[in-house]
Order: sequence, then C-alpha cells, then structure tokens
Amino acid sequence: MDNSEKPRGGRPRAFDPDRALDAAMHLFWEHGYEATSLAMLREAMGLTPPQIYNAFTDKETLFRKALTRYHQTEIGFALEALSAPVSTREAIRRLLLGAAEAYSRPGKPGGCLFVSGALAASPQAQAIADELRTYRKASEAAIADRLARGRAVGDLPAGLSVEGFAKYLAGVMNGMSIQARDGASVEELRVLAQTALAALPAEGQNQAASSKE
Amino acid sequence: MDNSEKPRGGRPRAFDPDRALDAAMHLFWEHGYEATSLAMLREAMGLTPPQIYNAFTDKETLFRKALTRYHQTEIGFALEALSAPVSTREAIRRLLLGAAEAYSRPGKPGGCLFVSGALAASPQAQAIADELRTYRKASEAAIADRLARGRAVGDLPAGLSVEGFAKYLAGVMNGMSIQARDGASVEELRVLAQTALAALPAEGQNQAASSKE
DNA sequence: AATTATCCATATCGATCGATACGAAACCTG
DNA sequence: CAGGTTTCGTATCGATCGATATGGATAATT
Repeated sequence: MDNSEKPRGGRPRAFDPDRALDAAMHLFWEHGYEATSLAMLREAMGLTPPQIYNAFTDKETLFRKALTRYHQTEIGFALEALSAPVSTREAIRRLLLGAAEAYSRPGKPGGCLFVSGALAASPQAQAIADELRTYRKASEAAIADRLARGRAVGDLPAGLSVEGFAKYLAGVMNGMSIQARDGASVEELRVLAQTALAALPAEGQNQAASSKE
Repeated sequence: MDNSEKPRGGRPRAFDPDRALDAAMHLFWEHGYEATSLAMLREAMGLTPPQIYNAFTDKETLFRKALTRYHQTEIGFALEALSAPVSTREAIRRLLLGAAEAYSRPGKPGGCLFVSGALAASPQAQAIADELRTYRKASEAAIADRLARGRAVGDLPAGLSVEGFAKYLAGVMNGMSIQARDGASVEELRVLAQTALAALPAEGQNQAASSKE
C-alpha cells in the first residue's frame, strides 16, 4: 500500500514510477483501457515491457493504479465541492463548474477517465468496465448524500427525490464528459453547467438552518 | 445503394444480410467497435469470415453499415420529436422521453451506439471515433435547429443561446446514454429527462418575447 | 450442356496482442 | 569481498487480431 517501498537490497530502479504512472494514466485517459496497447505504454512511459510488468504487475493492475492516481490528482474538485460548508445550490454549482474545468484542461485528454476508460468493453475486460461503473456509481452516491443533507437542513424541498436528482446531476456530468471529448471548450462546458443548474428547485424561501453560509 | 442487388448469375447467398447486419449492430452496440472481434461477429452472425468479408468488405465497412442501420431502426424518435408540429417544449419533452425509452429497451444494449461505439479508440480506429462524433454533432445541430425555430416563433426567449442550450440537451442525452449503460431503468431515465426539462425557460407567457421575467 | 459468375467451407496468413525467460548488471548485507 | 536480491536489456513466447488463398459447389446465361 506504500508507494515508497523499502529497498531491502537489489538493483535500484532507473525510473520514477510515479512519472511512469502519470504517462500511463494520460494514455488510458485518451484511448481507454483496451485500445491502449503495451507498445503505446512502452513508448509513453519510456520503459521496456519487463520494467512495466515488474513495477505494475500487469496491464490491468497498471490501469487500476492509474485510476487511483487519476482520482487523487485530477478530480479533487468533486469531494471539495460536496464537502464545502456552503449551501446545497452553491455546492452543486461548484461541482458542475469544477467538472467543466477538469474535463477540458489544456494539455490533458478531454472528459473524465471514469467515463472514457471503458464505456464499452470486450468480455475479457468486463471486470475493468465494472470497476469504472463502480466509480461512477460512487460519484452519484456522493451527490445523493450531499443532496440528502441539503434536504435535511431545508436547502431543498422535503419532497424532492435525492436519488432521482443525483442521477440527473451525475448524468449531466457524464454528458459534459462526452461534450468535452467532442471538443467543447471550458466556456461552453460552463454554460452547460449553468444551464443544468436551472433545473435545481428554488432555494432559500424556506430553511430550518437559516444563515448557513 | 440498393440492398436487393441483381444476381446476374452465380450461387445465391445462404443467409439474410439484414439479419446478419442486425446481429453485428447489436454486438457493436454492446461492446463497441474495437472490442468486438471477428470471432464474436462470426458467432453472432452465424457466418464464416469469408461470408462476412464478401458481404461487408471489412470490419470498418460493416461497422459503418451497422451505424446506418442503427440510425434507421433505433432512433427514429429523435427526428420524429424534432419535426412534430408541437410546441418547442413539447418537442424537447418528446425528444428526451424518447431517448429514455430508446436507451433502455429490453433485450437491447443500454445507451446509444453513437456514444458507446467508440468513445475512446486506438490511433488505428480514429476514423471510426471521428465518424461517431460526427453523428453526435449532427444530433446537437438538429436540436439547435429546432430551438432556433422555436425562438423565431416566440416559444423561447429572444435572448436565448440556441447553441448553448442545444449543447446542454445533447449533453443530457449523452449522459442518459451512460446512465442507461450503468443499468438505469426506463423509469429512472424518464425522471432524469423530466428533471432536465425543468431547465427549459418558461414558455407561453409571452409570444413576442416581451416580458422576459 | 457449356460458360460464366458468385458463394461456400477449410485452412490459414502476417501482424500485433499481452506477457516472460534469460543472464548480466547494480545495489544492500554480512 | 562474498552472498543475496532486485532490476536491467534483449529476445521472444503463445494467443488472438483482422483478413485471405484456394478450390469445390450452385446458380443464371448462352
């Protein structure tokens, strides 16, 4: 679990595993799991196949580590937005605008790795597709949790279905990911996010937790 | 261009090309272009490789024909909704609810082939990915056209950006496609669609776009 | 019946896929 | 330095990829 293993002896590595993992992550992000070949990884990571396999076990493990790294380095905006001490509307606004920015970063592949990584897969890669779906479902569940808290404090109507609304918001983010992949600019994604926000039920008319922010 | 070619002599086909194309389409729909192997196609279509290549040239041509067939047989709801003689809001409502149904048909793969077919692709399959993006862009353009017509007749505020709103709606549909792929039921997709409709600017209060709220 | 054209079935093709065997090289421990 | 351990570079593995060569079979045309 620790990436700074103790070298109990033996020849030291001639490369930086984190840099190599970054290169792999970007390649998977751009081309998806199956369409990214070892030859492409070899070139992008600057490593020989034995180096890759010694450091990352196999292609599937490498991809899973790339997913973890992506989660840590590229989409911190999500947890940040959902846990910020702001109103529910503001939290959702930050979430969607954060996605607009994260899905269209210059020099990075468009969209979200969790969407592009393996939306369709061969039977052999079904486990990878399932893993990505798990990430997407977790994102939706995190949104639902935030909405439920917002409803509990009066930010949202008591009758609102948090699951349904979370599915809408997660769907919008997934759609933004595809629009980003199709070349949408950060400004266009921001407009999309703002438009999506208009579906939020009016807020502020009633709240049990009065001046929250 | 005619699928009932003239048999100017020679041994007749022992299979129905349309049935075979249907099988291929469903396989591409489920697994995407690259992850669908000839071995899978061979089994699903019930044909030998020479039969496939004789009838459909190669894998890429087969996929493009599957795209055309998909467009003709599975997503007629879109053109239908956008060309129906109803209000703009009703047209968009039919579009989104039609997508909810089309993306979750029992016995068919979830989501839209135009999204799942090749969201990420290897460099060799870039042409296929571009083709699918062209289909998606065309859908968005068709929505924008409908919105522009709606705005012209006062269904929508004069200041509304049809391009921006079309990008939102196309994004929502793309997101619905992914939600469907993640197992969302037709009811859940309908709720998502209804939620997305709430972002539509109010209609009917003004025809000349006078009191813009 | 002879000719011509197309399709069918079998057996594979070369290229690429992900993954390794092997032995030399480079570090720690004793 | 000797022993142990790990990574290095080179070469290549078997499996699968998309795609075909080949020759017999079946039809319309002459």
